Amino acid sequence: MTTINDIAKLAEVSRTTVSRALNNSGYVSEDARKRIMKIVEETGYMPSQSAKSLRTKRSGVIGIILPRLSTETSTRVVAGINEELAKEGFQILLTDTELDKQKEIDYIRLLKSRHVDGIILLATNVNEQLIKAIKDVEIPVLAIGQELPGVPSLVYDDYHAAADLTNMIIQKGHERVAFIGVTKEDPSVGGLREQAYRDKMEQSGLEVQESWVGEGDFSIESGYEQMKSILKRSKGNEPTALFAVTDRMAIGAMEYLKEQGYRIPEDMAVVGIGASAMSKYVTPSLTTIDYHNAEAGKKAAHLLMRKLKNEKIEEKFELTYRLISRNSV
Amino acid sequence: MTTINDIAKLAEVSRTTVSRALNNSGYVSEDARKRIMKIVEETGYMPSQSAKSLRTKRSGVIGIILPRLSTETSTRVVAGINEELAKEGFQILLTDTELDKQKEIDYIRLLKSRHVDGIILLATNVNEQLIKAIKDVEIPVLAIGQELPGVPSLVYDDYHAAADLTNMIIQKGHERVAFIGVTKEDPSVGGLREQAYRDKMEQSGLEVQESWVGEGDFSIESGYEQMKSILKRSKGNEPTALFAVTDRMAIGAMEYLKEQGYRIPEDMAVVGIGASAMSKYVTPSLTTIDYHNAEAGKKAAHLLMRKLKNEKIEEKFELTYRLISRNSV
DNA sequence: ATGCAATGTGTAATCGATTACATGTGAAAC
DNA sequence: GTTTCACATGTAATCGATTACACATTGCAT
Repeated sequence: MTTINDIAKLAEVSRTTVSRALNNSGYVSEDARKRIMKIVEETGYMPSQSAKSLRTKRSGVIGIILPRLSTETSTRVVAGINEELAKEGFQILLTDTELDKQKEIDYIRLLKSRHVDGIILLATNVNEQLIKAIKDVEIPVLAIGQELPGVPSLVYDDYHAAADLTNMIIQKGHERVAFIGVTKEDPSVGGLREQAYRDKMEQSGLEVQESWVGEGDFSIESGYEQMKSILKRSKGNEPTALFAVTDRMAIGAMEYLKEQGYRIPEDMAVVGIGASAMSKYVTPSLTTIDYHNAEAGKKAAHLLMRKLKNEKIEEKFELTYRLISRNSV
Repeated sequence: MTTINDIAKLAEVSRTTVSRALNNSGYVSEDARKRIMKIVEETGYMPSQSAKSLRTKRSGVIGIILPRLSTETSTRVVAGINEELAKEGFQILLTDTELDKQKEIDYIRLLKSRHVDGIILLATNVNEQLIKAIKDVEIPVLAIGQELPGVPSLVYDDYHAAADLTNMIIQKGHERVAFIGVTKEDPSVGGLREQAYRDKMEQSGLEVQESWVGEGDFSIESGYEQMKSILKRSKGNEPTALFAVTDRMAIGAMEYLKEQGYRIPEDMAVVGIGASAMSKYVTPSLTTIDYHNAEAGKKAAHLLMRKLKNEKIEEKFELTYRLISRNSV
């Protein structure tokens, strides 16, 4: 392993000068600079980031905490973050909480010990300890997907997106709309989306039968199962449309409906949220909402970079969404 | 930021003893240990990884280099790697080459400067400089998906998987089988899979018309376009089946076929490779090959961990695959 | 001729950990 | 009563960079 001292010796200067040449700080003569660069080229020398960050307290690494690595949403956000960070020469340190609340907190501390310059948190649940942990680390943290008090947050406009979808279903003439949600511990996906559904139904003078409402766990299978039990529960009083809060659950539900011989959308209209790649290629293609996840990631990275440069950034950003009308409604 | 010195002072011992207590090395009295642990708890102290790894030359971080972050294959592999590494307390430093050969090499060097303990490379192309770069870094590197000379590699059995698929199509009675591949710069996906297709066609006494063969770029759109031009080129001599080397291209092709009123599989059978989530939910569901990507990731992580413990590991591992017969054939 | 600013380089402290080595106990072995 | 050894702790060097400070040289304005 070649170090800065080796380079200094070979170029016949002190390591101070080498450091200056490499970082473009202070004065270095053209002559010395050339000699140093030549040696650096030849040896393939790369400064030790550990030494560097021990001294400078910055690492060029951003930590990302996400709930599940293998979901399309996460991946797209990470891809967006990466694209933006790569421009500034930053790398990503990934951690996956597997939906475990405690890990969410542990990883914040762990990332700090690894001297990351900032943290982007794809939050799922919101609780006191999490907020406290974020306060304690003293490094910039940015949340995506949930609004965390006191933490700059990028949030999807879950309420209006879900409201738009519900209204759209109602406008198509449906009066009996079923709903598959997720746990309320996830305030955005579980809370806001259901609230919007219930509000819009009520505002249109429509009643929500509790037998039409199910709770899944984000998986395709849970969509399938929930659809099954909704239909079972509501015999003689069946809904004519389904609003599932994620594409995956919507697709699971469609699968069950197709098995049972329902025609979509004639017998049952279906909508989801997320604009998953799949949504475009299932039959019929699924009406859904595009949250522009990659854009969100880019925006998050960009904001974090600004924060690292000590620029003031706002506390809350609402992201845009787009309703994609396809053939399932 | 609390350091080991702060802890030492508070616990009224030297920092040596603190270090020993935390790392379970050397002798520490029960009394001192308790005092130290108590302070550590109270302060939430975490050792600086930069200092630690500067001194010990290990970081508890594994670097991953992948061609595209936003593909299902990559994500599954990374999820598998992460699952296994998390058990040992390792983190993942992610880099994305965006299919750029130079970046593949740059990142190897960069990861070294970040003191990663090992590198897992999801390789796409194979070339001299890459091999040389790997030799030069002196840290354990493990490749997935391509066989790199001199580098422990986990490889999918592309040849036999593609051979099985081709045979299966032929057994169903098809004699005119079209093919959508990718660039040969990717020896596994572009080279082996096509070779197997051509070999098996020949061994069955079937001729491959070059008008039936197209080259896409992994994207759904390219599958669509290639299918279009294959049909255009082979008017009057149309194939009755298509073998696309990835699910995404197969799905793109299906999309075009459906638009044109082809019935699948009656007018045209279609197969892909990859067992993407989508493949199960398109209509008709797609016959494909499951490469057990998450397993591959776990295995890779496991092997790398063994290598870090200086155990001998074999040079080459063949991964298993499974043909999933569905309704598109 | 003198002073001052700009330029160029080096010395040595520093970041926060680990660890080789030295030192000091008390108890058991001879 | 000395030797030996296991246990416990501390001193100080070390990892590889950055950077405050000091010093030397040069050119230019006064």
